Amino acid sequence: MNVWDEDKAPVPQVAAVPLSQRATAARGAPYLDDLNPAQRAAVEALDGPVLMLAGAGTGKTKALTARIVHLLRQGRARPNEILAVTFTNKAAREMKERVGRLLGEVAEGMPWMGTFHSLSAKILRRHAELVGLKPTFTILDTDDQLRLLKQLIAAANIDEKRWPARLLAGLIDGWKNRAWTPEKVPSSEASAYNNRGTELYEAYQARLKTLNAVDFGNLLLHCVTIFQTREDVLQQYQRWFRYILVDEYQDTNVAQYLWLRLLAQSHKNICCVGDDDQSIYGWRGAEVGNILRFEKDFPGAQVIRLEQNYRSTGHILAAASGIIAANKGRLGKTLWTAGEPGDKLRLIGHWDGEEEARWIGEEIEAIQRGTRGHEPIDLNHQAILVRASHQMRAFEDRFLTIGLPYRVVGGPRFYERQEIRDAMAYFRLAVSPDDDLAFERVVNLPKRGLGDTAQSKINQLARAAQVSLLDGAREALAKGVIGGKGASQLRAFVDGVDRWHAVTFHPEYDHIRLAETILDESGYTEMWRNDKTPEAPGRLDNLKELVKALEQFDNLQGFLEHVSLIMDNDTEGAEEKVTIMTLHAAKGLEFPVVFLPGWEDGLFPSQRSMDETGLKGLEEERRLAYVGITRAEELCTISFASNRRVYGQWQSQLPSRFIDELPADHVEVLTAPGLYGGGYGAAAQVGFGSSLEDRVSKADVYNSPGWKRMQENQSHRPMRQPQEARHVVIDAEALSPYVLGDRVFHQKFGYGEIMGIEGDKLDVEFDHAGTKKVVARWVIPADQVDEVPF
DNA sequence: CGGACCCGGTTTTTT
DNA sequence: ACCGGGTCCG
Repeated sequence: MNVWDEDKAPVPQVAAVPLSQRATAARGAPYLDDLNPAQRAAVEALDGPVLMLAGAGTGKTKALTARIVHLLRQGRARPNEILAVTFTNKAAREMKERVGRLLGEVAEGMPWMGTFHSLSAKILRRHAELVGLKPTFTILDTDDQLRLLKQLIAAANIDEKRWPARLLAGLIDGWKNRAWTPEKVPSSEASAYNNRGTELYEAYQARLKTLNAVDFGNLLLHCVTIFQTREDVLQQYQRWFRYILVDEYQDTNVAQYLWLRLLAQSHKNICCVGDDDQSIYGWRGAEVGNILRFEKDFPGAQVIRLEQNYRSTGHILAAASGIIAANKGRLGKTLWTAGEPGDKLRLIGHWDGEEEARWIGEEIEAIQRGTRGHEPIDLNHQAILVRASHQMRAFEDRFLTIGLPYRVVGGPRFYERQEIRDAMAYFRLAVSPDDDLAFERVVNLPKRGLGDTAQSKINQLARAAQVSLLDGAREALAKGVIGGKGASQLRAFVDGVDRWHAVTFHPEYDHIRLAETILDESGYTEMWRNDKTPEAPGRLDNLKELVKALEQFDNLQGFLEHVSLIMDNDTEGAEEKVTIMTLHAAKGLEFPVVFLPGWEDGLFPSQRSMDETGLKGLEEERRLAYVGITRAEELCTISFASNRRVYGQWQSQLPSRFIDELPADHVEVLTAPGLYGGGYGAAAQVGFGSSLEDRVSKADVYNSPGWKRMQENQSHRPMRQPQEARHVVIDAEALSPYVLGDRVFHQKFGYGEIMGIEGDKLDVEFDHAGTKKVVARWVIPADQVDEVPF
């Protein structure tokens, strides 16, 4: 396939454009001028349902923003009559900026551009009473949610050990994703959580209502409930939102789908943008079905495909297309590029994960200097994309050793950090002293001598009197049920909260000063100053940053609302760094140079994914591979290792089945220059002692095109035969060269005796290191120690 | 109340 | 291997 040959590229249909609009364009609307025909069609098809199928790197955000500008310029809607939905705050922010730029400075107004959750919160505040809430409801994050569930589980006399709260939380989230209120959970789910799932779901919802709180799922669920039960309210919004736009439609779950369908039902001016090939969030409730079904849901929908890719070179694009072609049930797109074929995608195997990290580190530095006819590419333009975050460690270790600057994207977000959440709990108490969850979090933080006993007293009193925990604490103090030093400290805490709360009503209330006062008077900053652990200074910095963030808000309330829905993690400096992140986090991003390590069956595709959802899971993994490759603009390198330490145990790994799916014409197989001869030899013999199933799948690998390709590549290359290769011979001669009782030698553990054999793994009782499970390849017969040095 | 020790789980992540 | 949570004991 010659994907970069423009002549063979399918020519998208251009929708008929009314004369009036052509006139506008001709008069020079810059936002229309630099669109390709497909993008332009997507921008100009304003009325009725439109599905914009936008492949990776085809300029979908450009089209989406141009469409918004077009709606405004054409006078179809005022800024506040357009509902534009994204998944992340980052995406919403970017879209606002881009629209603002296109419109020329007028970035304001577009109040209904935001995430599903922030828009739902906005709507829900106006109609809170319809679902039994007050408009001031608080939004709980997953941590609060979990603690609440734990309480309910304990109250229901369930052993949280056997039935973890996480499990229940997952179930409830799943039900909410499907827009099931407790009454609507189908009976097929009745056995969930030891038959008590629905019961606890109901209790949880009731408890949230009492707390005047919602979790993330409830924001959507409550909105859908209101839309479904109150025709008048729904109609009001249907009239208000004349045009609806949705980004990343392939990631919507059922609740979000209903939310959209209800709102779009009357006028059907809904434009959904997405790419079924980039649906990678099925595990958290996203339904690819939503996008696959669009034309059925909205009869007469126009489907516009954006297929010209502006990001990647021809070989990269072709390799990605080759991989994704193995998936069934796609809507189908043919990406093409008018650009250069560029370099073939590179494939390389390594002995183990450390070797892989070492090689990639060197390669990154070489590319940074400029190699093989490439201009130097700086570190900011290079990225390593991994399947699972634990893979990052090998790279961090290596890069620290060689002093290669890197940045890890992901990890806990700013607002999820412990110190931020603690501070927020204090703020929440100041704003609403009845916030019991906040009370529980900080009543003994810093330590105030209020342990379990004291807290359960407070709890009892509060429950008996049907009052908040803060009032329960007052009661406890009045009754003198709290012991000595705890009592005086509790007194100070309660008084503090009262004082802070009072300030929020003061005419000269300055929320920034108040925040500082709270953190000071509570002893919270003091606590971290006295903390000698290495992360304490960072936490104090974060607290400062938190206070600084308050400047952008008028009061604490506004800030709390904002933070409960928003993450801001973009505090990275300008220093040049390689990016390390997960494939999931990389969606929507692009880099000139991309490394995709760890392409090994079980790791990628992830075993768990395949076990849990079978073919569906495998296809999602394949889309993840597609997402990974399509992040690369110029150079994409896939690698795998033959051995990897998994949960502390060495494991033999097989190259990923996705490697065999790469179209050969677009791949160059590299041989690692290191001591290990590239590791293919190693890959060839791993697992010979494993289970029957393993051997069967191994045979498949040997017969696969990808494997043969690599063998060919090997054959005309004089490969160094290092120590490992000799072990290969030993391993290959017999399933296991050892029998019970054999004396062996291990480089790290020394001499020992084999006590058990399980496939290629041996239980060895070492003379000085105790009993360990080791891979046979790592030991040699004790009597050969002198012959085969390590 | 805090520190030492044991046990279990371990993909991906947003709001 | 490593982390978090729970338990036990000083």
